[in-house]
Amino acid sequence: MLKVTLPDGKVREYSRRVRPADVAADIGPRLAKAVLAAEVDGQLIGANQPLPADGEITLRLITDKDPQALDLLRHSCAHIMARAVMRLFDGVQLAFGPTVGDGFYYDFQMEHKLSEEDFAKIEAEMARIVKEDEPFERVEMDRNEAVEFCRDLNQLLKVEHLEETLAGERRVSFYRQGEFVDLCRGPHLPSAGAVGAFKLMSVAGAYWKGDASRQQLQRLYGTAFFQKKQLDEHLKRLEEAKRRDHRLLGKQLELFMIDPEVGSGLVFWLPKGAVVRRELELFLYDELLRRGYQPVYTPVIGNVHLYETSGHYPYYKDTQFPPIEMDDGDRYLLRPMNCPHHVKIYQSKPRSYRELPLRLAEFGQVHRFEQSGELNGMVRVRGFTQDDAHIFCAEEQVADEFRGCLEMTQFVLKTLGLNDYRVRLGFRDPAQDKYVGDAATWQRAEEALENVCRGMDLPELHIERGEAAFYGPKADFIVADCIGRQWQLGTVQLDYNLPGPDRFDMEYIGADNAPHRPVMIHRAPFGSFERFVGMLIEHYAGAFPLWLAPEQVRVMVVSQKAEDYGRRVERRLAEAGLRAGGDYRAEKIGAKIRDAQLELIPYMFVIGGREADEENVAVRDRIEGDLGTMSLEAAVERLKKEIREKTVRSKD
RNA sequence: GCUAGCGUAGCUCAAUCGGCAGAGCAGUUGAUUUGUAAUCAACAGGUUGUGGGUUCAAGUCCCUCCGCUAGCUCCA
Repeated sequence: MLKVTLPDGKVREYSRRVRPADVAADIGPRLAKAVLAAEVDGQLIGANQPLPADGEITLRLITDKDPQALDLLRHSCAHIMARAVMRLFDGVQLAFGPTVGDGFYYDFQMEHKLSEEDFAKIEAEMARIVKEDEPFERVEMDRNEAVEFCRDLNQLLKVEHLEETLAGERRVSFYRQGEFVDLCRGPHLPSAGAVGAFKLMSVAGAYWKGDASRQQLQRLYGTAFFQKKQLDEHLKRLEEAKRRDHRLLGKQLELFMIDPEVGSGLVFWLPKGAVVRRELELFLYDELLRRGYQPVYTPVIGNVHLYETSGHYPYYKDTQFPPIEMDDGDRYLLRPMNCPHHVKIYQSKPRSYRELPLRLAEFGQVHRFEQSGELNGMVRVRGFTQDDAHIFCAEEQVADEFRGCLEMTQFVLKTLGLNDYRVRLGFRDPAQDKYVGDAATWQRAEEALENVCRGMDLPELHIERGEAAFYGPKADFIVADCIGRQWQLGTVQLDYNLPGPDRFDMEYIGADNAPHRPVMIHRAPFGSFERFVGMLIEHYAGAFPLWLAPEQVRVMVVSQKAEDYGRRVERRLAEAGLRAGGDYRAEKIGAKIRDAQLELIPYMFVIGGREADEENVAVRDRIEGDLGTMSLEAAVERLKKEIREKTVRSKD
């Protein structure tokens, strides 16, 4: 006798052996048709997998309304795609085919080089499979038997997987659909027909088991939905992301450039982009001073020896510009981070406990030789400027200091209208050996960090093992922009190791007149100006809030007769500290407005004979349109207020 | 770095089977003097990313290098 408890609390009892599909059929014919899978005591199984013969279970039937259903659909669609590829090409070896973020992929090893030209053919074959609507049939067998089975199918990657990763399993499952069989944990849709809409997205290389030393496979990406309409919406979102691409907007709006002759990944801030950056720098600077930081400036290169001491050089040798070798044998490294220089300032004289916490801040330019394939506009570059600071404090000050750093980051994000973020605690993965320092120190640091964070009401705080820096645990802010894409930006890192005896061997004299070791905190609310501004361009779709806008107001004259008054208005705006431009071309006013709108200039002051007579301006807002006529002084005040308050406004 | 794709005017793109490199926007000049998202006209703009090869003939086909894009690996 099986007792099944449904989510509404109702209980059903069965003396015969049933499947979730049977339970659904009991409840009603509509549900019987709609059921795709089930959650049994929290575990996902297929609709046609048998339930236990007796005992008590809770059962939740899954239909296309459930969030998990989409993953199920996409996983099945990955099988459908693999089946189509195997029908079309010879000698296909299957690797893995999971779901990811907004779709799925399948990795293949095969002779034929897949390209986008093959997509139509593959999609047509997939459509045929979906139409045939054959069931996904689960087949279980012993692992040993499975090895032979895969060998017979000539699926050697699967054989390897069974013999290595799955060596500990006794039984494994396959899913069969017509002539197609694939080693797979499942579950799957009852049959292929539920796949309403799908599309192949791209083809790329991927390493077998994610290991760059192993062979490279061909990865085919696709996405799928229950309905065509949902697929169309998804494609529209991708278009929207493309429209916001900071590389295109950066070029269009003349914010930054990269010149291949100068070097890949080296950013030029053009005058308009430089305004955005400078405003952000001033904003941070103010905030740093308010919070007791002391700005410093340090060299952008340093003796390699320094980075050997810090441990950075050996750890990151491959991703640094190689050292500059001098005739006398000295070797200098383009600095890949700022901390060693700040440590040197700390060590430039004996320190007393009275000086702590010592907070040294620098917008420090650093260089890292990222692999060419990693470079991406402003968000992944080889030279960038961190909004960096290092806090040297006594152990008992760590909690307060760390909290202060997190609060500053929260304040900065809030000011910019970035309200959707989560905090990830990156801890050490004890199984890896890429860390410096002993286990006890790490434990102490991780506990201190976690305690601070738990006491702070940080959104979606979660721990990830293996995400720590090599010298200590950290808290990263992962920010979602207005269309939901996630960016890892600000970071606060706790460091008991660099000050330690094996590294810089730092100390201060305590109240007890004995030497003590300080603790270091590394922190950067933006991360880097390049990456942060790249993200901001996409977040705002190039339309910056007034306080950041390169050109805040454009004065435009209805006819050239009003030019004199227009230029007076422009001068008055400049006097008031506003960034104003003027348009005195022999164009119609409509054309000037259009150009200013396309340049995303927040305000337009339209000026003709009527305004000139009364010292007025007709104000047009980029978002709201015509705001009517007001006195020049009232308009100036209105803009100054918006700047002072750093108001973030958007069209949507 | 690896796999695949792409590279034509400042920008967006065209050029059939290998057969005279072209358009719109931007720019310059001239006309027009305009009231809330494009006034009209003329002019100018190119070693088709680089170097080589095949061919009577290469933007187009082949090879090399450079760069870009997507993904993989990496990210102090």
